[in-house]
Amino acid sequence: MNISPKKISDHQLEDQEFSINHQKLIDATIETIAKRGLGDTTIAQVAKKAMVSQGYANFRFKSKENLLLSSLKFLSDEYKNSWQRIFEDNDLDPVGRVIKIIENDFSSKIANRNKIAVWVSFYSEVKFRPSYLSICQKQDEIYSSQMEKLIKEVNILTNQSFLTPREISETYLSMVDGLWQRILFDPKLYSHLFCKDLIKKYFKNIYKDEKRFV
Amino acid sequence: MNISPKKISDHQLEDQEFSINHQKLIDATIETIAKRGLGDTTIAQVAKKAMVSQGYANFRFKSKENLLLSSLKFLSDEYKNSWQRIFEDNDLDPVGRVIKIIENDFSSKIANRNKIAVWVSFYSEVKFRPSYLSICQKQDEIYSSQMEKLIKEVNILTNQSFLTPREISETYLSMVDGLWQRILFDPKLYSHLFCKDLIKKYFKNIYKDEKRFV
DNA sequence: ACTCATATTGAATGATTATTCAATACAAAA
DNA sequence: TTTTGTATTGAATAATCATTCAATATGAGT
Repeated sequence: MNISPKKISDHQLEDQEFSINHQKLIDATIETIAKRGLGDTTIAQVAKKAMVSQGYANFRFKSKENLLLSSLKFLSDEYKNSWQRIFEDNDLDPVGRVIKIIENDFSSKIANRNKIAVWVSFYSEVKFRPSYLSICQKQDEIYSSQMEKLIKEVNILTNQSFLTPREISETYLSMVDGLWQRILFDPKLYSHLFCKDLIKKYFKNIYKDEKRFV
Repeated sequence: MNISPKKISDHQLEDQEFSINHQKLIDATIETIAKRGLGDTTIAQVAKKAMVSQGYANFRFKSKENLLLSSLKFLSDEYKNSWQRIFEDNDLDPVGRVIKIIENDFSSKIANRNKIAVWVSFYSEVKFRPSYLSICQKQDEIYSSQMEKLIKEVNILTNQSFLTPREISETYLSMVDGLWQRILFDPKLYSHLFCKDLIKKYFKNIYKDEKRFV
C-alpha cells in the first residue's frame, strides 16, 4: 500500500545529503542571505527559518562556514544542471542552443533577485576564501569552454569570422555577470526581458542573417 | 535632558574633510577591505593601519557604518572625477573619447584588484543598505547617460543605426561590471590588456570603418 | 607660565554570536 | 514495558567587536 514518508526515521538515512533537515537548512541559509546579506546572516536566524534549534544547525553542518559553503555548492550545482541540460539536448541546433542558454541565464529560476543577491555576496568574498573561489571557478571554466565550443559551431554555420569564438563567449559571460549585478541595483530597469533582448541584439549584430535573434 | 552626542559643530565638520587623519582612515579602510573583506574589517584593524587609536577612529567618523560610507563615497568620487575629465576634454573627438573611457575603466588606478574588491564588497550589500545604493546608483546614472550621449554622436558620425546608443552603452557598462568581477576571480586571465581589447573588438565590430578600435 | 579648548588615547562596557554540551525526546528493538 | 541508541534541544560559554568615556596630551592665546 501507500507508504507514508513519515515512517522513515532520519537516523536510518545514512547519507547526510538526503536528510530533510539538511536541505531545509540550506534553503533557509539562501533565504536569509538574500534577505539580510551575508554579513548579517547568523546561525540563529537560519535555524529559526528552518525551524530547528540553533545548536542543531551547528551540529549538522559542523560549522557556520561549512553551512555557507554547502549552500554555495547547492546553488552552483543547480545552475550547472540547468545549463548542462541545454548543452546535452540533441534536439537543438547551435543557434537554438544559444537562445536557450540566454533564456536560462535570465529565467526566473536562475536570475531571480534573491539568488543573485546570494551569488554576488559569495563573489565578493571570493578573493578572501579559497574554498568559495574553487567552487565558483571550476563551474565557470566548464561553462566558459562549453560556450566557446558552441559559438565556434555558430561561427562556422554563419560564416562569421571577424570575432573569434573566444571573444564572443567572453563577451557574453561578462555581460551576464554585469547584468546580474545590475538587476540588484535596479530590477525595474533591468528586467529579464530587457537583459535578454540586449544580449540577443548583441548576437543579432554579429549574425545578421540569423532570424532567431530578434 | 536631551542628549545629542553625535552633533558635530560647523568647525569640526569643515575640519573633517581636510584633516590628515580623515584621509588616513579612509585609505586604511579601503586597504583593509581589500585585504580581508568587508565582513572581516574591524575598526581596530583600520585604526591600527592608520596609526591612530581605535577610539579615535570611532570618534572621528561617529560610527563604523559612517566610516564605511565615507570610504565608498571617496572611491565613488575618485572614479567620477576620472571619467568626468574625459567627457569634458574638448581636445577629443567622440571616438577618441570612447577609447579614453575604455582605457580609464581598465587603468591601473581605477581597475586594480584592491579597489575592485572594495567595489564588489559594497555592491554585494547594496540590496540591504539604501545608503550604499544611493551613492552607487546616482553615480552610475550620470555615467550611463553621458555614455549614451557620446555613443549617439559616434553613431551619427559613422552612420551606424542597427544598434541604438542605449543598447551600446548598456552593453558596454554591463561588460565593464562583469569584467571587473572576473578580474577578482582570475587576474592573470583577465588582464587589463585582455579586457580593453575585448571591448575594443566589440566596438570595432559595430564601427567597422573606424581604424582606432584596434 | 597658565588657561582653556580641542585632539587623542585606551581601557571598560555591552551587545552579538558561533560553538559546545549536558539534558531530553523519541523511535525502534527486546 | 523497558532498554538502548540516536536526534534534537536550548542554555551556558567564550570570543569578538563597536561604542563609550574618563583621562591625558597638545597647542594656541593671554
